[in-house]
Formats: sequence, C-alpha cells, structure tokens
Amino acid sequence: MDELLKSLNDSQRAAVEYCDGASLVVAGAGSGKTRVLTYKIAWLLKAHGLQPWHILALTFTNKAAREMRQRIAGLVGEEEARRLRMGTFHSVFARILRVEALTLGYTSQFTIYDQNDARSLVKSICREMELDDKKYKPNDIADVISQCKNHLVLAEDFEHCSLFDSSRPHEAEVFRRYQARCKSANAMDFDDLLVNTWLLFSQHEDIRRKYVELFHFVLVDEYQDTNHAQQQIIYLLTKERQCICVVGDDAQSIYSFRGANIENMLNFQSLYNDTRIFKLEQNYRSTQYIVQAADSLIKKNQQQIPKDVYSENAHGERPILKYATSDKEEASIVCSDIERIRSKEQCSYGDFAILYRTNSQSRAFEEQLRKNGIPYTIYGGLSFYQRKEIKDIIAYYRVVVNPNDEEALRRIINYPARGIGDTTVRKIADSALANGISPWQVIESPQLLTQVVSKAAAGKLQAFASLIRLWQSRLHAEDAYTLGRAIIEESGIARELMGSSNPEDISRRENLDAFISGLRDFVTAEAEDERQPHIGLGDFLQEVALLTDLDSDDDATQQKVSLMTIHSAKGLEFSTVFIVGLEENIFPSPMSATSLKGLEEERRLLYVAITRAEHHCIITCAENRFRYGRMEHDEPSRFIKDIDPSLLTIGRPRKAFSADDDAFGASRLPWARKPYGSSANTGYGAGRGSSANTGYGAGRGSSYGSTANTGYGAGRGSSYGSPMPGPNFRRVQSVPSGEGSRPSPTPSRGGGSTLQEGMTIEHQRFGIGRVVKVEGSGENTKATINFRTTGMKQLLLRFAKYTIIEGDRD
DNA sequence: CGGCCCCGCGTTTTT
DNA sequence: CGCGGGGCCG
Repeated sequence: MDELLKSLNDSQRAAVEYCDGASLVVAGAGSGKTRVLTYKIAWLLKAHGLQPWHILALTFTNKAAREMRQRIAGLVGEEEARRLRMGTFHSVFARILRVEALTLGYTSQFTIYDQNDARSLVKSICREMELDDKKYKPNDIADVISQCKNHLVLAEDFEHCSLFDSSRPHEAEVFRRYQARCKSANAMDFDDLLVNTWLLFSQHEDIRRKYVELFHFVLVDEYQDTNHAQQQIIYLLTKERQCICVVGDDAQSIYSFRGANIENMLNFQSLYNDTRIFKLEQNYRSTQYIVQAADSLIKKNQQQIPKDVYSENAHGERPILKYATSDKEEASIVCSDIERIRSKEQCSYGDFAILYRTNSQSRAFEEQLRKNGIPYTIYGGLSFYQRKEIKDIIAYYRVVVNPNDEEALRRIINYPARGIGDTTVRKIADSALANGISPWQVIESPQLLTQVVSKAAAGKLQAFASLIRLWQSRLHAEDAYTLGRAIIEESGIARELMGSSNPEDISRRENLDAFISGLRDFVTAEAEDERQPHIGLGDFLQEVALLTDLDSDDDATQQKVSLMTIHSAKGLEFSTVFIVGLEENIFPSPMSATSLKGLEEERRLLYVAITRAEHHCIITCAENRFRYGRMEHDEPSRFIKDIDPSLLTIGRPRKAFSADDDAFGASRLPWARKPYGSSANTGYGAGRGSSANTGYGAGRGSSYGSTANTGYGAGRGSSYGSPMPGPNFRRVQSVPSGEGSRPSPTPSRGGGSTLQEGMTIEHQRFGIGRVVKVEGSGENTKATINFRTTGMKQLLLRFAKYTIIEGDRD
C-alpha cells in the first residue's frame, strides 16, 4: 500500500493519507496539487476500499476532469477510473437535475441556456416591458441576475438584497419574468444548474439523503474559484459525514468577476469543525528566483493564507523587466528574445508563451511574430460552438429535443428563410405571453394560431411545426449522428451553404463538416464506452452545452508560441513566459484598480502569470501604446515595485529600434526618450533611468532585423482543420505561418508559401479571405483576394508581397 | 429582408 | 481605430 505513495513528498503524503474528516489543502503554484488529488482518490480506493461510484470529484473544467481521470486510470486502472463520479460542477449537477427534473417542475429534456441565450431572453423581456435600454441595459441586468444566482438569491428575494439597486426598480420584475420564461421554456441557464441543485437539496430532504448516501467522499479542485452556491451545495452533501477534501490556492483566485469567492477558501475551517489544513509549499515547477519573485509580490496582499513557498530547483535567472518605447518595440523585443533563447537552449517554439491582460494586446505580437516567421497560436478566440452556423444547427437540435426552448426556436423559425417574418414571430410571442405558455404551444394549438396570425402565416408555421414533429418522431429510433445529419440536410441549412462561392459560406461549410464528423465521433465513442444502447441527440446536447474548453494540445500546437490572456494561462506552464503590457491602465485594469479587493485580485493575476514560468520570466512595459486609434502614454504598472527589486533584473534594450520598424513614429515623439525618473517620479528610480542612458534611440538609423516578411502564411485551406479527435472540437485556431518557415534573415521571395487560387487565408480576428485569382509571378504577382474586414486588408497589404486588389467585400 | 450608416464603447470569462 | 447594434432606407 505504501508503495502507492512512495513518489510523494511528506506534505503531499500527509494530505493524501488524511481521510478522517474535512481537509483543506492549500497548494501553492506548481506544488503538485493535481498529484495530491489523484493520489488521494487512488488512496481512497485502495487503502479505504471505497467503491469508485462513491467518490465525487468536482472540477471547473472538462479538461481538468479528463486529465485527472486519466491519471487515476494510470494508478488504479481504466475500469475503476471510469466509474468515478467526476466532472465539472455544472455537468455533474446537470446530470442530477435530469434525473430529478420533475420534482422541480422541469422535464429531463430541459435545455441549458448559455450566456447568449440568457442575454437575449433578458433583452426580449426588457423590450416587452418597454424599458429604456439606456437605463436598463439588458446585459447588465443579465449579469445582475447571474450574480444573484451565484449568491443563491432568488427572484422573489432580489428586492431585499444588496444587489438590488432601488434606482432601477424594474429589474426585479425582469428577474421574475426571466425565471418564469426559463421555466416555461423548460430551460435552465448555467447558474440555474447550481441554484436548482441547491433548491433540490435544501427543499427535498429525501433527495438530499439519497445523494449523501451516494457520495461518501467529496473532493473539490480549485476550491478558491468556487462561488457561494457551489460551496453551499457541497456543504449540503457533506455536512454530516464531513468526508471532504478541497484543494486550491488562494493566491490564484482570479475569477471573482464570475462570482468566485476567495472567502470560501479562507473560511473553510469555520464551516467544518476539525478541519485539517495541509500546505504544499514546495514548488517543483520554477527556478528559485522566479518562485521568490512571485512570492515577494503576493506577500503585498492583505487577504491571504500565510504560506512559505520555496523551490529547490536551480536558482536560475531572475525575472527580467524590459522597457520599450512602444507596443511595437515591445513585440519586437519579445520576438528577438524568443529567437535568442531558442537558439541558446535549443528549445521549441512551444516552450514560449506570451501572456497579456487583455485580448486586444495580442495584435501587436501577432504582427511581429508573423514578420519574423515565428509560428504561433492564439488561444481564447470564439469557441467553435459560438460560430453562427454551428449555433444554428444546435438550435435545431434543441428545438427537436425540447420544442419549448424559446431562444432556439426564435433562432431557427425563419432560418433558412421560410417566410415567417418578424411580425408573425412577435404575434406568436405576444400570444404566448398572454396565455402563459411557450411560443411552440401557440404554434401547436390550431385555434390560437389562426386567431393571432394570418392564414398564410399559419400555413407556414404549421409546415415548420410538422417538420420539427417529424424529426421528433425519429428521436428514439435514430442515433444522434443519423438524425443530426438528416436535420442538417432536411432543414435546408446544407442547401443554404452549398454552391455558394462566398468565402464566408465556404468556411461555414467546412465548419459544418467538422461538426458532423465530431458528431459521428461522439456517437461512436459513447456507444463503445457505455452500457447505454442509444445515443440520441439529447445526449449530444447535454455534452455540447457544457463544453467550451476544448482539446488543444494536439501535435500541431506543440511547436508554436502560445498567446493568451493570463486568465486562460492558469493551470499551464511554459519554460519561458513573457508577461507583457505591465502598465497602469492595462495591468492593473482601471476597472479593478478602484478597490483594494480589485487590486489584490490583479496582483494575484500577475502572480499567476509569473508562476507559469519554469525557467525564464520576462516582463515588458511599453511607455507608449497605440490604441483607440491613437498613441497613448502610460506609466509603468504599480505592481513592478511590488516585486522585490533584488529579484528583478532590469533589462537593457538590446538594440536600437529602427525608425523603419516604428510605424507609429513613437520614437520620434517628444516624450519617447524622456527618462522616467526626471519628472517627480518616486518609486521607480533605481533601474529606471537606465533606458535613457544606454543610448536608447541613439542608433536610430541602424536597422533592426529585417523588415522583410516571409509572406503570408498559406492558409491551410479549411478554417478549422481536420475533423476533431474525440467528441470535442478544436477551438484553438492557429494562424499558419508558412510551412516550416524559419525566421529567415534574408527575405526569401515566395519562400514558405505561394498564393494559389482557391486558397483560403484565415486570421482569427480579421476573418477569412479567399484568393480568387493569381496573375503573374514573383515581384509581379497580382492576386485578387476577397475579404471581409479592413483589418484583413491591412494585414494583406502589410505582409503579403503581392499586389492586393480589393475584391468584393462580401 | 438585407444592406448601409451612424453611434457608442473599449477587462478578465473554467460552465 | 474597429466592432457590434440599432435604425433607416431601398
């Protein structure tokens, strides 16, 4: 038995072995948190003889759940690992709610509304109530409703809670109507999955008992990110037995805007008497200086569980701070550092990450990386499922499974166009409202229907309804793939996208294909795995509704520099991390900088960023930044002086920055070369003046690198690549950088890629372009490229070595 | 019903 | 500046 735990250190081992009561594992960054969880589960199975289905393990992401299950399988075998009750809060609760739906007045076919559905429902309610949308901003109201739910404040109680703003009294009515509408649509939003689970357990003692009997031991990952509702539900499941183990790091609580409550972690002891606290303080990930620098920063926070993190790895290199005159220069510093480190250490591009506070910062880096021919991939774009064509199909599925789903119905009732106009839809909605039923029920009732709409409209609606009913009748006979495919064909969506040469439609078609093959994979994977004989559309929807976190780490992304926000970097690690844009007005974000709590969270965010680094951590700060169409000047972030100066190297700008490279002319601006310390500046003295002394900008004429570009990466045809492995689709969208394109010192004409007719060029932000025509070759190549956005045009103009003839802006 | 123009806004987002 | 949304026109 001891054999199992032999690879753990003392504190990890202690945390794993203690199973007699509640325990809180405070796990610093890189301290083997997941390790403790997986071993603990294995320990419960092996040493305590628990049955796998009696163990409940909750995570925040599907990815975390998947990985943990996999690692446990390695310890105890596939079979047992599979039987563990393990998943995200939302998916585990959704499953419970499907079983218990009737108790709460839902059916087990209920739909899960995503944030967009929720917002659009709030919007229609506001319209119906004729509220001034300046004063009653639908999105804000949706957010308030969500916050209420995170705090388990029901619509009836809203007026008496602190979230209620008496200057907007009608919000309460919106909330009530919102709940009523969800109910009549047989739908729950993400937050309802929690609220309803809580209601179920707190109001139905028999049901609560049933699940308490089922879950003998509960484990929670990333406990610092739980909100009040989640904490309460967990409490209801564990209060008697107190067999609970939560793991987390208060220093990495960065999701308060989503309701995460760090107090859950800080006050855990007061909820469970005799809580034992285990601290994992040894960091295995990073070198000593990095750990120490991060620690010196986080110690500035008031609110935290005291701990002494340390590393026994090599001292390594201190984090380096580099100042740049502009965002462009910042990007070029990062690029040349990537090449420098890469050639020195012979590592791959996949070992680098560029982390920023806001997504908009990615742009400058994209351009520079592309210029240097460095392959990269941006994380966190629109998820596959957010794309219009995919949402349309899913809306069809939703209506078939649950016709009362108002949001889905609204989406497809006239798509593809079938002559059901706005007025008709509005009449249906009004009638539904007046009769307290769902729009579908209006359509289904011949008397009502003919009463509210014209005869012609009624005919079209009935044709639509019978289409839906036809599919419904096939739900039980056909699996998700067969029926799903049929719906795409028979609905006319396929026809809509077929035969169009519009590049947008071609891309959609490709996504559609990827979707279909994903659907097929889902069905085969599920059928193989489970004793469940029939995999229907409903099963697919359940999966899809709670899925945003998609597989990313397939081979293709391994060789590329990762660009992402710090938020999305949580849980990841890279040999070299660049933390960019360390300026006031960016980091900390001005929105958060108004309160101490906000500032402390931002500080934790920086802590998270630093602790992602294994070997090198390079922080940059641009004095001037191009945004909102103008160059703006910024002070360095106040957080810089929160890091122990003896643990921070102030890097020298490596080379003069070429004026050629500085498209915005920042280096020519009067303040560009002004040393910082000069004007009544307190904190930054030390290393700060240096950027002025090193003759920065002195060699302005000298050229930096080559401005030559390696050509626009050959769009790899399909916008989403090949069909996805497993039931998931890929969300990471990489911008191809020309096959194997090395950063070539000499501009290689046509190297890497050549434009070909029919080729698709895709860019995450600027959309897609399609090469329609190519004439001539070499210097004289002329290509006609259709594109949608001006951003794409700029990109083409800037990077392609071809003459771009503006095509249709479809 | 789609296309065009003007206005307003600009943080992070595991489910 | 660049985008999404709403309003208006053809």
